[in-house]
Amino acid sequence: MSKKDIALSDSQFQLMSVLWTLEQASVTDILESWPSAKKPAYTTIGTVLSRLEKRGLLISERRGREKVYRALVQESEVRRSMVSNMVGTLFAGNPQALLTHLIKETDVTPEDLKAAQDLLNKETKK
Amino acid sequence: MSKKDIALSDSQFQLMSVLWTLEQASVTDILESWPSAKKPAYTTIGTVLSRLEKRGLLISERRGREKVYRALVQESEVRRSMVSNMVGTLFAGNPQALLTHLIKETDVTPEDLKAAQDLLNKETKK
DNA sequence: GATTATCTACTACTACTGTAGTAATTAATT
DNA sequence: AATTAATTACTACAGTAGTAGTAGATAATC
Repeated sequence: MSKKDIALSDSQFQLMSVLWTLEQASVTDILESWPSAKKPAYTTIGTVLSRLEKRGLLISERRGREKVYRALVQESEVRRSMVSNMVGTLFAGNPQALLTHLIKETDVTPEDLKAAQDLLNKETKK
Repeated sequence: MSKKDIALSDSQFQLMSVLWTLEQASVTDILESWPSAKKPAYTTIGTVLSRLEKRGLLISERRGREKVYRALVQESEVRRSMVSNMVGTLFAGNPQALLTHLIKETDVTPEDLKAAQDLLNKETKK
């Protein structure tokens, strides 16, 4: 099993993304690896980290005077949870409806579908 | 075009869903058509409606002593916006990645894909 | 050891959401 | 017209999130 309902806000997800990449990071590390130009304040990162830790989504370990954080949930888990939640509310729990939506509204091409099908075959076979 | 970023919370979406179905409804109407057993308080619905109106997502019209509400955004618009936003943050803006996710993590079957493909062909043809 | 630089903890404040109560308004009924 | 019932407007309050400042702790350097 694992955590049930892991909903992250955009900023929280962004922070977690950095953490997933670094596997292990202090506030400074995170700030250095921040993907976009507009970096948040040092303390902002600290605050968000504390809150996520309080929620049990990561842990910290003291190392000298700084703290090193590590994620306790994987990106895949979060994605699964959030997509599943969205399918639940927006598509009446029917993932197929989301599939249809993707085809109609986004630029998913026939080739993408073909590739997906191949992937599915491989998955099924093994 | 239309509204850009329409993010609705679960409860807001649930309320809007009723409105989309009824097309036009008073608080009482909404309460009567509430889908789940656990109905919110009359005033709760009123509050949420006011807030949504303030955001420009619906309008109200006085009719006698009650107000009748009507949605100003369509369900499809909201879905498009929210899925697109999720693809942006969770799948690096790549809808194909979401497709792959659906296949790996949910119960999208080969038949579903086939059906989707047919649909896509029809869409492309016309 | 004293000074300085670096971190974290704590506090703050705004905005939004979930949820609903109370007051005020307005219409229906007697 | 007075009373009652229905409906909305306003207020409230807790919880989460975004954002960051300040104070206090801690370690590095002179």
